Amino acid sequence: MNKPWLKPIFFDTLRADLFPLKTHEEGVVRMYHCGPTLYSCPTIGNWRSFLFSDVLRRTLEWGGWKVFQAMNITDVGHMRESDDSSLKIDPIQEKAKEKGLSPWDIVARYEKQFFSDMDSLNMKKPTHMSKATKHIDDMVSMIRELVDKGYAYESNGNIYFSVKSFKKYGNLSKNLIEKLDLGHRIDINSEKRDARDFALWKTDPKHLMKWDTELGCDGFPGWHIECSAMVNSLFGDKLDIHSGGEDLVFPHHECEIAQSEAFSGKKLAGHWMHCRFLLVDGGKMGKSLGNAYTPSDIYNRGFNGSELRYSLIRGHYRQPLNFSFELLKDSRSALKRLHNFVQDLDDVKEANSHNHDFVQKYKDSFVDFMQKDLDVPQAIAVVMDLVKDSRKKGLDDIAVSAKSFLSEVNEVLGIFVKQDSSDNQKIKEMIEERNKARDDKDWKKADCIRDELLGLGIQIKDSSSGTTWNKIK
RNA sequence: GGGCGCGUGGCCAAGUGGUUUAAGGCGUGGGCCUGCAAAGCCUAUAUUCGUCGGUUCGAAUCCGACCGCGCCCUCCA
Repeated sequence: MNKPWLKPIFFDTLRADLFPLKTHEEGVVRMYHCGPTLYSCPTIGNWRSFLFSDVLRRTLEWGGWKVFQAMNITDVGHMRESDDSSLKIDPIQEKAKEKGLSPWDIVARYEKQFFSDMDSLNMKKPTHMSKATKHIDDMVSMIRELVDKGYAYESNGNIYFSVKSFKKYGNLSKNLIEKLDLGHRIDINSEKRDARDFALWKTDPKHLMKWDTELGCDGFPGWHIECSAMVNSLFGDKLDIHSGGEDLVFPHHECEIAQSEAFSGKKLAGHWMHCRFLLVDGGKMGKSLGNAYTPSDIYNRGFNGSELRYSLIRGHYRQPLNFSFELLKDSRSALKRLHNFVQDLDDVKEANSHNHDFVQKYKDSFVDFMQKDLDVPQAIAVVMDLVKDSRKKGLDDIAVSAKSFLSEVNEVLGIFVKQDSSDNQKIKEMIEERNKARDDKDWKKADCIRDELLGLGIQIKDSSSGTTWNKIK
């Protein structure tokens, strides 16, 4: 049996308070995070939520938990409003028509980009990733049973979940079911028994992605059922943490709870965690506003994945985070400071004594902050304190233990870039040449070499004990 | 119209009743170091937490109103 040392306390959206993490199996966490719908490149806002899941997973693994992290890729059924709000469209299908490709090609194309972005952001690949269309059978059998149990009904070829049949509907989002129909949008779909019922299965011969199943011909699933089916097929009724962006609380997660719990009679998830939105320049991010950046957009402006990652995880996940290019520059400087520190630790020649006590207190507070609802900003502050205080104290005594602490920090936050040592020899030679020039007081030549190195992304520092360098790109 | 949440220095961002007369990062001013830089160090930088009231011995932290911002109010609207 696994005995994790980290005892996390997380905020649970459903119970609206902090609770110690309790899982179905001691030392094992099964978590599911709602992934992207791949009709375009996920924006940095989407990435904030994916990286939240990544930090959560890394934290738990670091803390000794065995983690199963699942993430779906939606490739069917996620309908959204058209740009003029006049009708519901399937964005993947629209994109396919626009590009003259099949929906499968569209998904494959964006999937490739998605994984490449995941890599550039140093996000660990979830242990389980799957596309909705791989689980059609699971969805069909779940829907069948919901109909049999009386929670769902068929109408005109479509199958809807009857919201009134599930008493707890609205608990997660705190929406009062009686008030839902008082909103601006009033559903006048007459084939539904209740305007608030949601679709589990649709029939449409014109839909490009469709299946012949025991539910009928030319059908495709509703959006919410995919997550319920995937969770059920992967974890049965043992899901511990279900997470996603705050926009998914309602209707998506509310509907998942209804379906899954009506189906199994058990709680869908022990903890519900939602991360807040990413704002841009203090306001909403949106495609029509021209500020819905993708990672590529950021990289094209000269920033790297590490800088973007740091920017997206540095705020508390339950607090809106304000993104801007200013923030990226800020992150770049902070990261540089951290890199310089790590470099200086590496440069300590004879790190003979291991002063663990000094580092231990920083580690303890780092643990406390991560443990208490993933307080990344506080945890980062602790690391910065360590940097500052170590500098004052002198690096010799603490180098070994500080290095090991920082590598743990990196396990959790994933913010340090690995240094590539391929052309060290050439750099060494250039530095030697420059030092010769300095001895000859040939400042012009020395500065020229320094600029050349800088052009290669090498920053050098002179000190009484010699010249050291590190990569800044 | 309804539900949920937020508003802290030039910027980002912790803190949610008394060890905080508000962490940490970035930026900026001054100093040290340096051939000059870079890096690093020292130092300065919110009597104040959207606004106005209230509760309390005591509030950024609780309550009310107002202002501003964000998410949601469902599938062929």
